[in-house]
Amino acid sequence: MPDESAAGRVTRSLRQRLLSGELKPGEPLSQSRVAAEYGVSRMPVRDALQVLASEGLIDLSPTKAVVRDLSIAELQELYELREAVEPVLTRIAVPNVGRAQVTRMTMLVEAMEAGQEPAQWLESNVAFHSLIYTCADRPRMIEFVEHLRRQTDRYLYLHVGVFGELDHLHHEHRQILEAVRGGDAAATAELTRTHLATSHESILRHLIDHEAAQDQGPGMQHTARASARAAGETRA
Amino acid sequence: MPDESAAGRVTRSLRQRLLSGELKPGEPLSQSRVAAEYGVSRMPVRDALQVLASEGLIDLSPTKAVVRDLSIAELQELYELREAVEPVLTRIAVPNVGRAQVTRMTMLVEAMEAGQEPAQWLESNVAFHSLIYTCADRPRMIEFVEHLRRQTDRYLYLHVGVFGELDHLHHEHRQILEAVRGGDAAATAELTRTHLATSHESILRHLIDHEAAQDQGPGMQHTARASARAAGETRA
DNA sequence: CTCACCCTTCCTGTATACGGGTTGCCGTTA
DNA sequence: TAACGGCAACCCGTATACAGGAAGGGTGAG
Repeated sequence: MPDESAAGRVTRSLRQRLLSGELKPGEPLSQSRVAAEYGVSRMPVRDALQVLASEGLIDLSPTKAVVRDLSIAELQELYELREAVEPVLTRIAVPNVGRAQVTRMTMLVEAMEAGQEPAQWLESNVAFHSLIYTCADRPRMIEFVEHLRRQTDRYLYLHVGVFGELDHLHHEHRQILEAVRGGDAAATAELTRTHLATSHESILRHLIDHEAAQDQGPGMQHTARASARAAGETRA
Repeated sequence: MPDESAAGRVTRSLRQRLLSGELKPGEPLSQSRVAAEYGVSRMPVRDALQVLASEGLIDLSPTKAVVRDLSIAELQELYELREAVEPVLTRIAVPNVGRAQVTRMTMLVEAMEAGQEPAQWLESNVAFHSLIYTCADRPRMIEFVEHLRRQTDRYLYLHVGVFGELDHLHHEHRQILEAVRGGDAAATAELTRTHLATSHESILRHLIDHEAAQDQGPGMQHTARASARAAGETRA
């Protein structure tokens, strides 16, 4: 086997391009075109597209694949889901958090406060929260939460490095850290919920601003555009 | 295009066989074998396997595909998730439920109470709850909820038609129906949560009984077996 | 000038073919 | 007899090939 499968390479690369916004909502993703672009056959591309569809980054209609829309309504849904699930997971996890995790979390908070580059900041942020979650013996819930986070990441990337309200988030991280250190599961759960609400608000502010500025912007829809494939096969 | 794509046919058939337990946990699913069995090439089978993996029915390790384990721990997780999400969705949906939905729900409740066949009973049950959910303008949340339900269905099928505690469920359906009719979103949400807890309990009772009877049973694991592919690519 | 129809082109789904890797069995040998 | 090495079968990822359907543009007719 090569160092990594072609499908894996294409998947990762496409995912990055989708998250970064290089591939804009509504843009069609033809198997042949992508295959040619990466110098591979259509087979690994098919695999990649199906994975990305299961991650909610693209829509796989029976006839073609298109980059999924971004919408304020969808963002709302994603955060409603995160606010429902992550506090539960947090409450379960906190009693199992050990000193090793707390130490690492402290270091991550310090790194973030020290003014990391956006990409690294995001990475630290993910690591910070994941450290708590992985202490819960809940692989499926973690899988779900990461699934959701990956989708909201798409919106985050839209304005990463722009929004300057990091102080707020840093303060909340400190609060969460203290609650975890004290072993207060309920408090940590509630703080997590608030933290998510703050992030949502922060993204919304930026989105609404930028959208007002550049009108319809790069593919942001206002309508709650029902995702068409409400029920039925993912593919056919 | 034929009436339906081969991939779709294989997906649906395999899904049914997985849900019904004909394909047992741990059993390997070789692309070639499945392809031969259905008289198609390996390509549609690959698609089907990826879809089923994204539905959580099989595990797609980089080397082979195997039927995913069933475990009491995983069932717990699935119900924890459902209890976190479905009440939220319910609360959002109830204000939008109209008389048409209430009427249909009433008919479904009556049909279930009249003693439908197991398969039809399950179908009515799904329809009953879906009628509420579809009134919320939340396509993504609905997608998630259905995703979760499909996975718990796998456990339900293990003992469908056996457990006789339907009266309890029927009573809860009546309660939910009344709350919906009265437009009480909070009450409906709480009843939904309780309803899920009851179902979980009911399945657990049956599982634990049967497992004690036939020892390790058909592939039921006690351990919380971490799902191996915690992080990283779904495929490679 | 507009509308309709046909043809070209692209794209997808599926089948088949090829190369590499892994597993497990069997024969051989110490 | 037991252990080791090699061979064969299986299986997967990927490439290429083929057929059918959808879309768009251009042309001809009204």
